[in-house]
Amino acid sequence: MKIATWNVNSLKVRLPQVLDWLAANQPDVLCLQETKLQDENFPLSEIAAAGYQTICCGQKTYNGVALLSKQPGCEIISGIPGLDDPQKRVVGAIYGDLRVVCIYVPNGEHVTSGKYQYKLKWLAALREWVCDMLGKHQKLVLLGDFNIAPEERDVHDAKLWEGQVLFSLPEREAFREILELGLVDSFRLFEQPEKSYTWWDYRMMAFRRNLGLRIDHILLSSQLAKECTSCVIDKATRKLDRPSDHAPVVVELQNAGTSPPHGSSEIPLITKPRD
DNA sequence: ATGGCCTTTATCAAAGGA
Repeated sequence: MKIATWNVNSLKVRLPQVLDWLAANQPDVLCLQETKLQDENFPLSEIAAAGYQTICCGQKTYNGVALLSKQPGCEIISGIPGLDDPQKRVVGAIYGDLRVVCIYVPNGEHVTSGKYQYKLKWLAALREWVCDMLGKHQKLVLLGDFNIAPEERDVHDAKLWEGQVLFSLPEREAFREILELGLVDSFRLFEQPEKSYTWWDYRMMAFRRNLGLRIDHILLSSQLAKECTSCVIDKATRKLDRPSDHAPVVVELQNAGTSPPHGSSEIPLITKPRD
């Protein structure tokens, strides 16, 4: 099973790129963020013509998340339970034995901003919810735009970004606390190129100079991590005309999503395992 | 990196993103 996440920064603008990407990559599930579309304006027929079902949760102008999948999902959820939040940032569904949760974490704007406090509050609510879900679902994938670069190696210039939003210590601590519930950052299960990022500012020729941050993540429950055979960032999309400022991240999972859990047979790793 | 761009909505710029 192939699962991907991509902050498209307007699906209206990026729809042709998304359709091309689906055709070329054939993911089982593609999670989108920043669709910026109300549900009644979602391009359902174009997505269906590409062979994909849609579960969307959007609003006008800002935010908006969606799940595109080959098979229908069930137990659809939107928003964090118990968090009163009008912003459309969460959508989830179950595919086979896999619980998928697509998130668009608030940006935070600046560490002195009220939006930063909202971001931290939102992350605390997310943590509580993930804790619940891990008790219910052996196979959980939490993926999307986290708007947090977890470690120094995830930032092109850690000194420059020190204390700044996206890399401040409270945000990184919140990210770490979510991992400590029992999730694994799939990207770090494998050897990766140096200076791997998922977002580059539109300004200052940042992509050409690789001045980026790794802020889009695919986190896996420990049971699911055993089945993960690769995790890659698809930088090629950032070179297209009118690109999103984010690149997709893609994981391959064996067994998950198709049938009931298998026995505990050893699963060979396809891409280079670390250690 | 002083900022530099892109998207949306609604004007004759402003807000938000990261």
